[in-house]
Amino acid sequence: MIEEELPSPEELMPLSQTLITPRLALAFDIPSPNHRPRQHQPPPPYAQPIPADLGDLVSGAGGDEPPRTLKRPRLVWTPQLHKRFVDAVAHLGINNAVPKTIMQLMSVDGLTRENVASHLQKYRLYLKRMQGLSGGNGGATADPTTDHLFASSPVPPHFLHPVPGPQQQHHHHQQQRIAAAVGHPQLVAQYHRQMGQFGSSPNGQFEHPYLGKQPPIHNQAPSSNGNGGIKALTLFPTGE
DNA sequence: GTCAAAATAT
DNA sequence: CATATTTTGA
Repeated sequence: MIEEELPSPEELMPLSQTLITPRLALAFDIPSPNHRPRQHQPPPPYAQPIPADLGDLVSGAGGDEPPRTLKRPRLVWTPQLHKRFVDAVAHLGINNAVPKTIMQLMSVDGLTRENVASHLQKYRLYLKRMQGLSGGNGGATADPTTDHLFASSPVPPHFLHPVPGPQQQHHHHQQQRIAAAVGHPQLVAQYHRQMGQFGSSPNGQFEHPYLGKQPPIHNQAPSSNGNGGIKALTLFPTGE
């Protein structure tokens, strides 16, 4: 009976720098094609008001090369974020459930295609696993021990079918914008947290203390691609 | 030291 | 874009 998220007035923790867009920082970085194409959103455990000690950072003129010792932490997929991921995929449909689309639909700042792609891969394997286990087997559902994060999110029913039919929708006229006017959710990624007195839900539903709620992705019927006047929704024009 | 999750490479 | 492999975190 619970299917709608509860939009609590609580917001996520204020990030240090809200003025610096990751893109700008990204422009400064990227010395090599394959290094670490990730925006740096450093959640400093220590409040860093940016001391006026830029000394060697900027140096005089010509000093460029940004701090080389800045390594970026890994992405932490919190259940909420995964929920949003599933939500986006569910609303897009298997047909359009591609990393790029998902990423854009999620509108999560700091999230890149690679992140989504990787998670999507795992998600697909999780679904496949569940399918294989459901065949001729009664009772044994997903083990709480396997797929920790995935188990926390309800899997939409329409995920279990590959594709209804090769029906091509040639109605490229109406494009509907969805959840594009949302604010700018920030991605929370920390190095590692030690769940001190947090967590410990006896019923298996573990939760993460961080990451508040993201702007809801309003949407309706998924990919009811049944022929007829079904309106499949398409994504907005190429954004990023 | 092991397993899982994320990143990266193909 | 999907899959496989490697790396990193727990």
